[in-house]
Amino acid sequence: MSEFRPQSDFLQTLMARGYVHQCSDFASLDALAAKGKAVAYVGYDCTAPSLHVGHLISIMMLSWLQRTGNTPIALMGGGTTRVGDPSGKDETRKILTIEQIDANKAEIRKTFAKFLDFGPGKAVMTDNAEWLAPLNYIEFLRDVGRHFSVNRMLSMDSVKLRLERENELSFIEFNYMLLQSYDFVELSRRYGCNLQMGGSDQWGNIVNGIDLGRRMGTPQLHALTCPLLTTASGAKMGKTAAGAVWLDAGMLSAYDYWQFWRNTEDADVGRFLRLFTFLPLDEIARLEALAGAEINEAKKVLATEATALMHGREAAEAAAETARTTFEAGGTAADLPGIDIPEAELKAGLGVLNAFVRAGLVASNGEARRQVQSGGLRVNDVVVTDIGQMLTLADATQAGAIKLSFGKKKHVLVRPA
RNA sequence: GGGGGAAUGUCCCGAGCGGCAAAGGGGGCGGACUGUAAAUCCGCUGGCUAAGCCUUCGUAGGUUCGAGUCCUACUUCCCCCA
Repeated sequence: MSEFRPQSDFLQTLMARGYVHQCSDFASLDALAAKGKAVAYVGYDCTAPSLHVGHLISIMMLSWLQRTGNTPIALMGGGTTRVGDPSGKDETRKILTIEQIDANKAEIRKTFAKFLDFGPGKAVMTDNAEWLAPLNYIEFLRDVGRHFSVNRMLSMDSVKLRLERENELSFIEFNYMLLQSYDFVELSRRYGCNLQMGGSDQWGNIVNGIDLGRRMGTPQLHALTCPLLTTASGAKMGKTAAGAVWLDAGMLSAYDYWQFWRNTEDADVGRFLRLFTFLPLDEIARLEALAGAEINEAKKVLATEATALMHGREAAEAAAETARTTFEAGGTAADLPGIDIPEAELKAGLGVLNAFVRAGLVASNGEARRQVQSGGLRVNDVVVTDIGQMLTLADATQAGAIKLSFGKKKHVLVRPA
């Protein structure tokens, strides 16, 4: 891969920015992309009502594909989600109902509109339920199933892992790779799709699709995978204490999203800027070179740029400003997350522990007590030392709210209502 | 069909002579140090109207003053034999 010198803007960009892990045929794909003839798809499960940061890298790849004059296809796994991809999973997936899948799908679609132009002749969005749901079992076995060797399927990593660990692998999951392979062929026929991209864990499934295409007479298909992202200290990307880092604003606010990027480890800043922003490489090189505390500037740029892509420039600037007043000026930004508490309740006095629970900062009264002991709770920036402390209207600052803080980073405003 | 094992704190792994809110990790959270970073160190990591009470060890019963621990049945998984 290192010796290959791509001619196409598409591959040049992807390689320079660190998106490329493996490719089935660099030269052939490069030729297609140089002519603007690359049509690539990435498939997305509909297992949750929002995609998370882990999906972002492949969305960026689709976007670069479009920016370099080629055609991206976002494939909703409306059909395959009914089956469940066993790759990288220790356990059988929960089977979702069709209603849940459809609801998730509708939410996920919205995300793509922010990264891709779906205008006429531009990007395509489709759903594999369209062709998978009406499949006839016997026909499918005859047309597709006969091209698959069980011997080979058993040697695939996704299957082998489960067998070695003696974990259950149900037949329905075993069929997943047939369906994904068939998707590739179907997309080739319908849209002239000739490339499938995905995380490196998808390599096996993608290559199977290429083989199936050859046997079923499609033009040559290609595979391009990106590295699976971990942070420099080895943690999985996009998982935090609170769970996944969701892309959808309804699941995770723009402010929290900005904070996620702001808290990037030093060692990851350059890599993330290349992968998750569209900033030019020389600009990134300059930011990445910042040393010591200066690197924080680079993190702010990363946070604002990444947030702008997902939530819009305005929301990103607002998040940056909120963070600035909160962290750097030591003030209280008015648009921190907040909750309303009836004025009458505050008049009567609200216990601090209860207030933190209501604000969603801690899970229970007990946790609040423990946090008081380790000095983790603050009211209007004053450390709480007495678990019996009562909050009243008199605690509201001139801004008219009481600021509750959990740790150094999480703040909620309590507003009398 | 026969024989043998296993299921533990609803994040994961995992110890547990009949006195157990249950060892130890990992992960996570808070604190200190910093730069909203990493590394390091300290603390926390069932619930409550909190020196007390309540709910937890696959499910349902039983023995016992007392059961994660013993007995019975059931469920699920694994291994060996057919």
